Amino acid sequence: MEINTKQQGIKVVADVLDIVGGKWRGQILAHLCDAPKRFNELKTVLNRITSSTLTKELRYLEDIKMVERKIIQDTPMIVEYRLTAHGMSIKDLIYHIVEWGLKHRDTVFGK
Amino acid sequence: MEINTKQQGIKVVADVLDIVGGKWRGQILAHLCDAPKRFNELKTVLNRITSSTLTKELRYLEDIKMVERKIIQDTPMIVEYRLTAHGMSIKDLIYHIVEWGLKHRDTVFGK
DNA sequence: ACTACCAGTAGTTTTTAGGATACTTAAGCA
DNA sequence: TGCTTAAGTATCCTAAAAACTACTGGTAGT
Repeated sequence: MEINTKQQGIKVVADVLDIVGGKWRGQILAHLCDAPKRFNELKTVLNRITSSTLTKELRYLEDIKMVERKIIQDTPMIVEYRLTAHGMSIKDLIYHIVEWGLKHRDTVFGK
Repeated sequence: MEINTKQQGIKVVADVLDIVGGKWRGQILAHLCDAPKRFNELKTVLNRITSSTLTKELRYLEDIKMVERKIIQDTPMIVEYRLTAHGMSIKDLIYHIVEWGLKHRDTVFGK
C-alpha cells in the first residue's frame, strides 16, 4: 500500500489537513458528526472558543460545503448547523482519527 | 457509531490533529510511511521547507516517539529518520486521509 | 425596570507557526 | 587553498491564527 503515487498522495494529505486541521475545525466536524447543533450548543461544548472564532470557522466550513447553516426561527434567532450530504463523508475519517487516538494516547500524549 | 462517548472522542480528535496537523507533520509522516529517509531527502521532497523548520518538526516527532533518528555515519554525518514501531500505526490513518482527499478533492478543494 | 438568551459583528491585541538568512564542523575532492 | 556535502543551529522577523473586549436587537422571564 504505497501512499505516495507520483507525489499525489502527499499533496492530498496537506490539503485534507488544511480542512480538518487547526485548533477547532476537527472538533467542530466531530461534534456535528453525532447530530446537528446550534451555535451556542457548539460554543458550550467547544470549551473556550470565542464567538468570533466559532463564526469564522463555521463560515469556512460552509464555504467548502462541509456544513450547512439553517435558520430555524428568527426572534429569538435560532440557527442550526449540520453536515451536508457531502460533509457526512468525513464521518468515517473522524472515526478513524478517534480510534487511533484512543489506542495510542498513552504512548503519544503521555507526560 | 457515536463519536462523542462522554466527551472522550472529541478531545482525542484535537490531540491527534495536533500530532498530524500543521503545515508539515502530516507530510513528513506520510513520506516516512513509504520508507526511511535522510534529512536532506526529506528536505528535497518537502518542497520549500527550511532546515530549521524541518529540524523542529523532526525533533517534535521524536519526542512523541513517532519517529526515530539514527546516525548512520559521522563525517560526513549521515542521519536516517524512520517511523518507530509505534509510529507505523499511523500508516492506516494516513491512508484514510489520502483516500478521503482523493475522493472529495473536487467538491472541497475546487474553485 | 432589569436581566439574560440567542446568534452573531467589529475592532484590537496577543500568540504562535513558520520563513529568511547566516553560520557551524569535519572530511573529501580538485 | 579553497569549494562542496551532510546535517544541522542560532537569530531574527513576519503573517496568520486565535483571543479579548465590547457591542448589536429583539424577546421572554422575574
